[in-house]
Amino acid sequence: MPELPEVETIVRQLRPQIVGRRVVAVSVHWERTLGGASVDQFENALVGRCVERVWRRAKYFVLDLDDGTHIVGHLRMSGRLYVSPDADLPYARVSLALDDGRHLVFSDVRKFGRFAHVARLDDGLPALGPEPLEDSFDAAWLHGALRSRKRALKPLLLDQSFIAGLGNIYVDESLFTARLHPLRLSHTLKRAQSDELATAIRDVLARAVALDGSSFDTFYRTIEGQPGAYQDEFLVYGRDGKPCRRCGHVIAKMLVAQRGTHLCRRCQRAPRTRRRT
DNA sequence: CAAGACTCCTGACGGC
DNA sequence: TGCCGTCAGGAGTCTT
Repeated sequence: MPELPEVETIVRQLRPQIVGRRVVAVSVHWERTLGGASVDQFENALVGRCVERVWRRAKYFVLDLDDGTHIVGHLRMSGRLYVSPDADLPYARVSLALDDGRHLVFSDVRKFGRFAHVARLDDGLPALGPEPLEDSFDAAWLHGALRSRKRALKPLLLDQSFIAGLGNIYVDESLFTARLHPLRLSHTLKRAQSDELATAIRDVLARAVALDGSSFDTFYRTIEGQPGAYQDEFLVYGRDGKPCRRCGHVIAKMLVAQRGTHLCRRCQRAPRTRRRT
């Protein structure tokens, strides 16, 4: 499932492919992908528009257009982007024909993804927390933010309005790296622990971006069609039943906030006021 | 404010 | 072999 590193990789590769290209036609095979607009509205808004900039915010990709409007997209579980001479790719939901004869294709097996046109960015992006790889995110901020809430770490870190871009994989990896239990309550962290968590989040994400993200199923591939490589460095995600790479203890899997959660119970000690372990 | 339930979707997978 | 129930999961919405 694409998170910050995967979307960042896609955006970086997409940028040189489509910046400067003009949309000459659109085809929509699943209207709900448009996020509420009709096919006619979508077509009228896009045909003739030129892509001026491609960037990322949280797990969203954004295409700025030459009339000041935007395409805001989200890959959710199974979305993929292609730049292809072929408009009809498997599970294609929306395709934009470009002026160089190629097509920007949004494909999405599970149809959870979005590829929407919006007049203003605020119409497409919800309230989002700071970007963990930017300066607005640091240990001091994180510590204050954690202490101002009273939530278990895992659901808090998954909350995009708290921190932008983390998903199930990188939260599990970051918590393990910082030796913090997913159910640990945010306001109980000592400053040193917040520091470790901030460092872990940055290090994990930066390393994953450097390796073009994680591919452990058939879903995520780069624009060039290649898998990422960070899955080879997973410490806990998907490793339940296998030995901890730090201490050898068996990696456990539990349910936290309705999400499969992987951890080492020896490295990540349960909080004293535990619910279920 | 926090947290759980529910919804959207389909392919993969386990059980029989 | 084949059918069927279950699961996975990001994020919005609704309820407790």
